[in-house]
Amino acid sequence: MIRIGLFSKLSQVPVKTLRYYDEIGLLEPAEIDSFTDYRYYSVTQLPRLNRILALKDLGLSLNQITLLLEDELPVEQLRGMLRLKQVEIQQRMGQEEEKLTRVAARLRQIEQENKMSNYDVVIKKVEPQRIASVRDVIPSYPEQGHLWQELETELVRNKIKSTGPCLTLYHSDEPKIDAEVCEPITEDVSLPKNTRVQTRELPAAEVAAVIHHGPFNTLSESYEAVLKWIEANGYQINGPGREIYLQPPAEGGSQTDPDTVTEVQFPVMKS
Amino acid sequence: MIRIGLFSKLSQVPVKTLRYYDEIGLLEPAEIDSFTDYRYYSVTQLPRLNRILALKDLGLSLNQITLLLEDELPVEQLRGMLRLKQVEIQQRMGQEEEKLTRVAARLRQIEQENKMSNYDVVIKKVEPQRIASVRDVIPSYPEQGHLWQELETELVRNKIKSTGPCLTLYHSDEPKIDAEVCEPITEDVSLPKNTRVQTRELPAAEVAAVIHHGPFNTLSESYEAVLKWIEANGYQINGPGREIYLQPPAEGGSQTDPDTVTEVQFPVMKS
DNA sequence: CTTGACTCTCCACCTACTGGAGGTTGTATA
DNA sequence: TATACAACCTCCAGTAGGTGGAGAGTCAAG
Repeated sequence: MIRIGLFSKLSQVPVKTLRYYDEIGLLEPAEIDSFTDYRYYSVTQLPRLNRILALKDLGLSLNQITLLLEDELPVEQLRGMLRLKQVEIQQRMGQEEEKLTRVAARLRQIEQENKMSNYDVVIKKVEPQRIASVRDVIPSYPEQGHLWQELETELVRNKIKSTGPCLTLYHSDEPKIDAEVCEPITEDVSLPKNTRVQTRELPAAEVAAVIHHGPFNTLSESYEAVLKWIEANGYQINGPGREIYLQPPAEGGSQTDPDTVTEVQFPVMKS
Repeated sequence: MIRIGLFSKLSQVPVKTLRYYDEIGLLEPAEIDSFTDYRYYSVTQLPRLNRILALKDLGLSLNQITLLLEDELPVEQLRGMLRLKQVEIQQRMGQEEEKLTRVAARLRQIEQENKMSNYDVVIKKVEPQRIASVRDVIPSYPEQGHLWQELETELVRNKIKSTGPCLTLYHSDEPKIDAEVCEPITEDVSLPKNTRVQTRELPAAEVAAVIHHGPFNTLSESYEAVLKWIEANGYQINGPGREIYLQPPAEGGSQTDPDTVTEVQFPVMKS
């Protein structure tokens, strides 16, 4: 019977940790003096402690280890756990690699411009959304006013309210700009078929997004930033870009109102 | 001004998290109603939130981000941080890779023997240790009794006490077994030079270790386990193996006492 | 006016420990 | 045998980045 300090020295596990393992019932001392509360261990407990360390090292939680050691090794289950761990570790390695790419991209960006970019691209998942929309080819980006009017008119006529910020999808820009202006609506509304306004489901997507705070006529900066980012981080565009009008410009100065807030999103996938 | 739920939906950050960010001063709402305590955000706060998410994604802690955003971007410092992060991520990837190797090795071992091994190998660092020792070539492993006697005699004569469990170093076993029996001692003792007993420093080392609980005549199982492990996990032996006699056998049944506890260590390095 | 969706604060919990305060116990030396 | 001093004890708090729930107040629609 040896005291906790020596047991700690032999096993190279801190005293505090041994006490903690006692507390959670993972490794209880062979004996506890009921007068002094001193913990007394036996060297024959070292194999168990080593097993604990080995399993911990494989990435198992102390809870899992406790169960494994209690239930007297159901080999099948252990095998399953390890397989899971394998997958988990591989995933984490993939994530670390992506993170490394992003850090490197950021560093390059800083080296080049010698300041932190004003645009921070984030990846997020957007949920599927029911929308009412009008789609048409337009001569230039700012000229979508009539599409918006067409959409609004139809919605007002059918007393439909929008359920969130409106947005535009750009299906292509070469040779002509193919735009679809959208207004999110609830699931259950339906529209007459005799207009160009249709309702459909905007699919869920993983998007690279950037927030543009400033007038529309500087939107290209945001586009540049997000497109650069997508390239630098090894993604590929996977659907029509979206512009979400979080804070539309005041009437009149639509191109230059500096208090406009717009989110630019591109659906992406890992390439 | 929008409420927290909508801000959460726009940013895809959970409400709870936004409240937490408020609490730690990372992102405070543009306004708080002093009667109802409702938080009101502005969409113009989305860029800041996106910056937070982007930096978090690079692996910075919320604390670091708070500082960065407060101190108005000292570019140099950010660059330094990112370089550090790069190194850190690379290290973590290395560790994950090793972990993967270990999990795979375990799995193979389980597949082969269809049970969990009785021997759990762990890597640990052992500290440097002052020892008194006698070294000689012996005909077989069990025949080290006379070396131990020689060592004990000298220690008793000089009234030196051992400061821990004794051990044997095996410098080679081919063609002959070259063994050094050792007794740990305090820093400051010295011995006369006219005997074969010498004192020296056992260097610190990273070792692969396994605990053998059972009679000496089954020690080979532990050796097999640790040597297999070293190979399977891509390590190389880097010094003489050590046997540490944590619980020496009772007098008499030295080869067969089942309550013997011995630690087998091999200094290793990554190959 | 009621219902139901939002929001608030406060508390506890998660992992695997670590650090410290304040109080015993064991051991070595004078 | 007295006294240091190391080793040990328990209990409490804190770490990072949140998540979950209780209980109470607020807002908008019908």
